[in-house]
Amino acid sequence: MARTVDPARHEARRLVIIDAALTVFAERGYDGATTAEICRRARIGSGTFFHYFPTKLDLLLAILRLGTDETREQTERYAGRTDALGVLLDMVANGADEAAEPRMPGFVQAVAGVMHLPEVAAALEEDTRAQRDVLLPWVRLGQRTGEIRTDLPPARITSWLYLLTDGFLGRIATEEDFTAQEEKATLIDTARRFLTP
Amino acid sequence: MARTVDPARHEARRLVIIDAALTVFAERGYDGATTAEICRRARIGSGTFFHYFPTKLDLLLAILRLGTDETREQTERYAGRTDALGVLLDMVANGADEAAEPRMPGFVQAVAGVMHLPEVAAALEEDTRAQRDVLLPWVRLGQRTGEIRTDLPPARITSWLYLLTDGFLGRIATEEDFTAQEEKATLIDTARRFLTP
DNA sequence: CAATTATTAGAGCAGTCACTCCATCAATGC
DNA sequence: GCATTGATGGAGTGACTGCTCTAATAATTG
Repeated sequence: MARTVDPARHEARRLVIIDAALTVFAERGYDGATTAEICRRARIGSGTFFHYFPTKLDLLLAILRLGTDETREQTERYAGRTDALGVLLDMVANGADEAAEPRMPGFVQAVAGVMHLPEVAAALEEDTRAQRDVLLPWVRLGQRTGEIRTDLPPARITSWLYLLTDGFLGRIATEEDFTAQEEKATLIDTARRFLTP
Repeated sequence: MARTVDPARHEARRLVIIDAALTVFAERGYDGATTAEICRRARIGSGTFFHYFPTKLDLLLAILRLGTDETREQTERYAGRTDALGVLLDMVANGADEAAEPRMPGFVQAVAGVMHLPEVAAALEEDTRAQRDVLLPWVRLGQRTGEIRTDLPPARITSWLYLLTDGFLGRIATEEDFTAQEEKATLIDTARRFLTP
């Protein structure tokens, strides 16, 4: 046998492609993004592209999975805290900051456009589930301590928090002068209004 | 000259195509919807299709314009009322009812996916503007009477109401058990929490 | 009826794009 | 050094799709 791959190099190259794809997807949507354009931005040939990802769709799914993983890793950051409402609002604030990344809103819209593909729908449901699993314990805690309203079951409260950040991204993508920076405070305030009894 | 067209017949045929397209766009997204499939559903040949709409994109834009017109017509329905908050919440409730139309969420996602096309972006901005123009007078009135918070300028309040109904549609499209029927009450309550001082 | 024009269907075309294939290169183990 | 195998680029391909073209038909007017 010869040459066992350098996994770090492989992973780095993968990330270069993913980064380029994120840009092109955000700019042109999923179908509008040609593999040729992604290759150009990543400075690779199409042969290399398909060496790393079997299909264009697999590349999209890989990006989505990356986001879901990031969501899951969020859990650790809040370990040890006891102020449920504060943690939830911090998480919402975090979402607002992510929305400030210029490619984010466009990418989310692009994904929405191919939600009819079962694989994409499944990936998004997985993301929703991850988000919910991260939020749920804090919602439950807040309901126990009375910080958070109890007229809605915890799972539905998490859905509504997702709704807020998702709608936030949509507005940023559509309205010229609706910016993450300026509206962040209102987002947090709206979340608080929603969460408190 | 011979044969002046029957405009009613023409319009009816147009609407058949639009209706078919709405279904196919909602099911498969914009790019995923082939003109052939739309023709099949509308029971017409492709020649007829392009007789009514010069391009597939024009068909999409026609649908969007129809929605914007409908938004504008809403104005009349609330003439004479003086309870600004009540009117705004009725409008939000109305949005929730529209979200219950099965094709609506999918269609909105489909449109999101092609927002990178300038014509679509323009149409959506036009829709946002129409929505805002309908809401603005009531927000102003409510702020004057003290029913509605005054810490945000009227235009931004309308953006946030749009955000809520838009996020609502997104959740319905993504989450299996997030239904317009069940969540309508929460939407109205959330809008109230947002609007009141 | 004849002339004119809108309407309709659908075969075919031109262009595009995801993906394949192959030749070359680079790195490792023996 | 040489064999082996992964990595890479890019020309080529097959399938698909938006749209055009043509020919036939239906409706209307004088």
